[in-house]
Amino acid sequence: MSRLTLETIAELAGVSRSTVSRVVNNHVSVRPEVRERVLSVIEETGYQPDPAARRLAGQRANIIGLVIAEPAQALFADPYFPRLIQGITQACNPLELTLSLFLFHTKEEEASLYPKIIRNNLFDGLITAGNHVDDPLVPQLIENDVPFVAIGRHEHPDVNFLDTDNVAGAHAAVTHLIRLGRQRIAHITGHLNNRSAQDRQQGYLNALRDRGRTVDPALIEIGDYTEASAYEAMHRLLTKGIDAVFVASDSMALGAMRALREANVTVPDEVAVVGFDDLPPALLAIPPLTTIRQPIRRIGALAVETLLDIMDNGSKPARRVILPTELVVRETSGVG
Amino acid sequence: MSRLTLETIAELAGVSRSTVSRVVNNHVSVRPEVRERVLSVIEETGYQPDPAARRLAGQRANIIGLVIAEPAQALFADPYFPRLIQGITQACNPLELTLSLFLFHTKEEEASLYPKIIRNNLFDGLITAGNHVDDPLVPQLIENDVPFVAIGRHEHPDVNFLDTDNVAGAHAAVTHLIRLGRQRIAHITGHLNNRSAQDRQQGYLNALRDRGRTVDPALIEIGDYTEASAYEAMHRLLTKGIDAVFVASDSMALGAMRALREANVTVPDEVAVVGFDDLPPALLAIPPLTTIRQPIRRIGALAVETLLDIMDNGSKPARRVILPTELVVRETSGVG
DNA sequence: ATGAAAGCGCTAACAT
DNA sequence: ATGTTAGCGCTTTCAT
Repeated sequence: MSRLTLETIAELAGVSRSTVSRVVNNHVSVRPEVRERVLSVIEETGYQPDPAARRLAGQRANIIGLVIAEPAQALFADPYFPRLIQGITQACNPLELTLSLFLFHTKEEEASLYPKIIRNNLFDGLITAGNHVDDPLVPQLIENDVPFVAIGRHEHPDVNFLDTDNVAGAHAAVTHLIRLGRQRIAHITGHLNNRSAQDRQQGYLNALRDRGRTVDPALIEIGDYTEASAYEAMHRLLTKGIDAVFVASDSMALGAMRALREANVTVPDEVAVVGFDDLPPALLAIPPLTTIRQPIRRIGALAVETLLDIMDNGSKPARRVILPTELVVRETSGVG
Repeated sequence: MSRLTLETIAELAGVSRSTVSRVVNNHVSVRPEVRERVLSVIEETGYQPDPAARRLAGQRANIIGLVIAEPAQALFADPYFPRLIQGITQACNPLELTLSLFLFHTKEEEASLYPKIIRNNLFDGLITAGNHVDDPLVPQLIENDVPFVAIGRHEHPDVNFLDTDNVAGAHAAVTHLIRLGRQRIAHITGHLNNRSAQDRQQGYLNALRDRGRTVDPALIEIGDYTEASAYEAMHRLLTKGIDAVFVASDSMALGAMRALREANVTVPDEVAVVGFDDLPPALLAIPPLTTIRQPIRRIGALAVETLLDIMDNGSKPARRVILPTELVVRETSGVG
């Protein structure tokens, strides 16, 4: 590792440490020619300020943390989180922000890591994703004045969050099926301790009611966002004479379709399927999956921007943005 | 964020900064009772040492970086990297190591980030994955004495690495197909600027030769580890009268099977398929995919341990471990 | 516009 | 066994 410090650069450029620091931080009061000279020395030497020292001297560390409050196993079976991470790093890189990733593998781990995360002075702010409705992290973050933005909505009025309009998305999915003339529309939910799963279920219910349909609770099966859970849920649904199903995620839709295929039920003729996410699995489905597109990557990037914003300008009033979804019609929903 | 420092704890416990530091770092020369007292103050207050200060004072920051030198888009389409990250965090958490993640979205980004990564004094060591054979990162890391371990083998004698035995794995896959009586065995490669893709191809060639088969270059199609590339590769292969294909990853095998299905070619009757990885997609395939299992999560965890080891004990001699694979026979290879 | 000096929170000699 | 002190590399008053 190189031993280049401000001091070295200062000597080489024939100025003081402070001047170099000013140049590096783009302060105004440096003569252009001096600035030039210093910059060229920096260029030649490849000097980079030490983030630890910087941070210690009261500056930002330029590090943000991403906490994914979801058991890691489940987490990466679905491309959702990877995609989110992509969006986040995409925004981080040009801003020279380093991203620290916190994952948990058990509840105990989560409990033991939370305090460390909260008091860790290392990062300037946090993005949290995958929070369950009763997740203790968010309240702790608020209490400790940690700047953070949540992916997924929260009731607490002080929480900055970004979310997809899950209710409206689900509503659109189900309305689409109704318009296509489907009569008995089932729903396979995501894990209901997720706000997103609750909201999608709500959208399902709303759409049915808005069209004057009665809701048959027997047609709602509880899943947990895994392919396997949807596979099983669909098996249970098979006996109930349904002609359509709205599944809370694309990965789950794949599971549902697997069950359908095994039972020799044709899609979309006998049962229409609509998913949620519009991630790569949607295109892998056979036939290709009709689904609700949500702008995951954009949410990731926006989360970074929002975080920076609240770090700069404080978090009052709370930023709360809900992004629209889009119905992507492919083949599993059939034609009207 | 907390204003707790060593000094605060020292006062509260009625000792000096140094003593608290000693307690925190488990040094020996502290009387048990004093240690107890200090520990309880730490416990009560929830004090956590500042990693930046620690790092600056010449200690470890307890942060390691993970560089995935692969365009992020490609990267997360395949569950490989997510799984690797799981293994890594699983090892990090109990060791209280924080993981910083570096992804790139373009070549330019990569070029501009490498210097920062290398000179970033913030982390104690690095794990690198997805390095292409001519990736400039590894040489730069060596040159700058950054402690690191690579996932995937490297020729350079000083590189610490962990790898799957790709040659042997591919060899086993192809030998399996030969034993099953397949005559014209094709291969769809991964992206050949990856060592793993090269090695798997080598294994394919070796297996054929070991069994006295002649290699028909026309039966080798170049893919790039994406589902789509395999789909196209298989389309090209379709005209060549093959009865088996060894595909360099499970995700790609899915693409190949999609092409097969569209062409109404039955698997395994007309064409047998063997993949590589044994990741969730293997079970989603219809029928379930015969594949080569590699211990990805374990590699991730071992990488962390190895990194710690070389940080403690230096990296001479270089640690180089190649882990065995396992043939997992499911249905796409048929029965003998 | 620039330099000198203090100090961020910590560790590691060096004293005692 | 414990306290004192000198930095680590940087930013930031405060002088000049």
